[in-house]
Amino acid sequence: MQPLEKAATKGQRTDEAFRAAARLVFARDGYLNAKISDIAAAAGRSVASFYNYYDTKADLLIALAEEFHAEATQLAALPYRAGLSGEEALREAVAGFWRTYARRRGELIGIFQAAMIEGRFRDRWLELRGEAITRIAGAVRAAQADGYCPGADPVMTASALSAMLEHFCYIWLGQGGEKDVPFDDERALDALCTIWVKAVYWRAEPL
Amino acid sequence: MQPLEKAATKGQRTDEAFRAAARLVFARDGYLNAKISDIAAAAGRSVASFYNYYDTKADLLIALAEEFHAEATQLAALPYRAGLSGEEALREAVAGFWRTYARRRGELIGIFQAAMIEGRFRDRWLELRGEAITRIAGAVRAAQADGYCPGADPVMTASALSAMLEHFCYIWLGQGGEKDVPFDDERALDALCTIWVKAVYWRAEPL
Amino acid sequence: MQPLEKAATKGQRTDEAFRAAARLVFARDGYLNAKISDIAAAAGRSVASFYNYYDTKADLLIALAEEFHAEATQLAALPYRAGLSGEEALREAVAGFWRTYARRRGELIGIFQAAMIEGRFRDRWLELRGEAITRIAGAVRAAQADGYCPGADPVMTASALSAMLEHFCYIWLGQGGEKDVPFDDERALDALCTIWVKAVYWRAEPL
Amino acid sequence: MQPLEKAATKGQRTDEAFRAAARLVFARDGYLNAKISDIAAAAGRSVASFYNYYDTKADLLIALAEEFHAEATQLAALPYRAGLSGEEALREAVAGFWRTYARRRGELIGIFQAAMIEGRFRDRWLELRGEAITRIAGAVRAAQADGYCPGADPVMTASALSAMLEHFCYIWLGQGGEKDVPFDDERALDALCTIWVKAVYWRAEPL
DNA sequence: TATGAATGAGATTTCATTCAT
DNA sequence: GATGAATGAAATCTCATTCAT
Repeated sequence: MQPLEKAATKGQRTDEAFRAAARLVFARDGYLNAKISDIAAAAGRSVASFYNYYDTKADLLIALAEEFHAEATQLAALPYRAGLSGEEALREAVAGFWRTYARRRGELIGIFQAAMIEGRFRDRWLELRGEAITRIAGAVRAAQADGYCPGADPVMTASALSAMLEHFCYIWLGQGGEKDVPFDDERALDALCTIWVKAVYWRAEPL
Repeated sequence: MQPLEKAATKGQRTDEAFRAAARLVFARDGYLNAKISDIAAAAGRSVASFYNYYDTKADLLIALAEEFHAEATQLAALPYRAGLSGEEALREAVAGFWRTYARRRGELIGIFQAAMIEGRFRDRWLELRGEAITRIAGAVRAAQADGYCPGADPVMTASALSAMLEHFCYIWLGQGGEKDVPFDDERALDALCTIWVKAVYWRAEPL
Repeated sequence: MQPLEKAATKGQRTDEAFRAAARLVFARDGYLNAKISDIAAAAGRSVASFYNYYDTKADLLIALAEEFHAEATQLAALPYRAGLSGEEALREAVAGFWRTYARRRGELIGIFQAAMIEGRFRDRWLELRGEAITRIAGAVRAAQADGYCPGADPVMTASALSAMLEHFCYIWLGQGGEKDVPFDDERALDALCTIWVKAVYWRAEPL
Repeated sequence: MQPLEKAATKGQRTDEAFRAAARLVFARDGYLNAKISDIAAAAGRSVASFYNYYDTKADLLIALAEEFHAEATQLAALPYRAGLSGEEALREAVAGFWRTYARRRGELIGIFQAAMIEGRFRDRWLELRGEAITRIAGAVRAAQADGYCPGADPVMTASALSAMLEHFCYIWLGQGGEKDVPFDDERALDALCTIWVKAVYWRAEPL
């Protein structure tokens, strides 16, 4: 009876076109090299039209980053809700993150580059990452309650693991990998998970 | 003995001034925000003079990066030559890297930012990092020969550990740390080393 | 009696909204800084709607200026019709002008700024002002017939007095006055009238 | 023996070229219509070169206005120093102002237009004009000490006379005069001076 | 009539790079 | 070697104006 809610207005479709175009261009040229005119061209719109939707390139990236963050966070939480064991859930969560980045290369590259250069964006990203670190640190404490990794500093450990996760994703999924090392999705993800698991689920040496 | 080395020519002194200025400006403003005119101003020379020594900002950074890489490599090798045990040597090597970056914040920031944006620099940096990964992978294989971390992919593991090392250094030494986490050199370095050690020196669970 | 006049059409109400909005925005931001979008926003209408009523910002201002001019002219004529003496009528006429500008700050600012920049508007304003000058010159000649201000060029004198009147109004009523001089409506108006009176009603020195 | 100090550097000559070009373009197109590119073209330099000397068009105008103000002020002071009588000196001072504006039409137009629109410039100009008003008010008080214009408010009177002076100059020297009134330098200046003199040098009516 | 949306056409501004001295 | 000065080539951003609905 009622027209489906989907009927996006013209403006919504244009906005979507700019987002899609930005993901494309960021993935192709990098965030810093991307010009507004490139994004507009990829979106099939005029440069002036861009400014009807975003004030700056950074604003558009922030919108994409929020979307991305929401998805990654949700995906990372799923395995825990599903009641998997700590180690199992961990592997799944890391894998979820990896796959999200793989699917959203534009955001991956945009976020990383912008976080390094644009003060405004960096602040927002530090906040989002702060949430992730808090969650990881919580998981470390939970493991410690079970007798694992005694004495480890949960927050610093979380910071280091998060740094590894992000940068490793950037190198392999964003930048095309290391020199002279063939790309292998499986092995890369497995190495990442194994390090993470071993870094948390170890016990003190028996005396 | 070799007094001649001291007598730096006018040109050498100017070159040195540009390098020092670049380190200062990169640390202060970031590599991407640094203008040639900023570096020249910090060096107390004219912009035109800059071009007598380097063709681009990237060239100057490459020179700095080579210096930096040589120092870090040498420092990382020392503990092994000193005959320390695997784990001990590892901690020392990581600490050496950390301290080198702490002392050379300009290079740290410059290298990281440029590796993300400038194709020319990125290629060179991937080569330098390739060496490090080869070395780390070698250490992993050595550990495997002693029965540690069976089944782990040495190169992927090295890539992930290297990613962690670099990015964690950048966050803490370059960018000022995580949101709402106080800086603590000791704890940061310790967390980093512990993860690394546990990621490599683990044995298969006894059945 | 004429109830029909009241029934403003939709279009008339919209037109009125644009005029009121323009007066507001000109007074607040100045004519040159006023964007069509600002006026439309203040009027609560769309920008596109603006073009149903006026072709340009200048056209809208011209409409306002005609209104303004008619009112000021009428007010200036009143005291003469009322049969006041020359000097008395003069003071009243100047006061009428002053008060009209005070009540219509938007027009004051708009007219002044536009007359300085927009050729199209300037031409129209020169015509309107020409009328005023003709009238003032006539008053000067009348005074001369009574033996006042012998030898004075009526038109040039009228031009100068008119310039004083307008600019003084603009400074005090439009721009907020001189630096470090407190606003005082009474004294300002009095100084203006006195100068005008003395400039016209003087007699040759007795030999 | 020593080379004459005149030998202007290349930069000084370029600066001078920009100033001259600005005066030309302001006089021709008005300040607000003048584009940086017009000024650069008139100066025979590139647009980029402009920015080596001034940050904005307003900055260049301020420089011109200061020059202008200094000259006008000095010229206005001369007749008083020369020991002329009050009325004589007054006519000379006004004439000096008139002639300065006549010679510097670019500044006249630039100053007037900018004072109306650009906040930054307006503030500076209000200051400069404040000086003039203080001086005129002083002259009014001096006249009052001799029994002239009793009861007149010196500052308001000065403000009104200054308004007349400036706007009359703008209309006749900047804008080309009133509609249908032939230009006549002599008569214009004479009307202006006469008004000024009569506005100040009048005595209370004998009872 | 009214309006959401789109855009052409400019103007400002920045900077790496060059060159004459 | 060193530098004051000049500039080409972009990229960003703004707005009046138009048009389809």
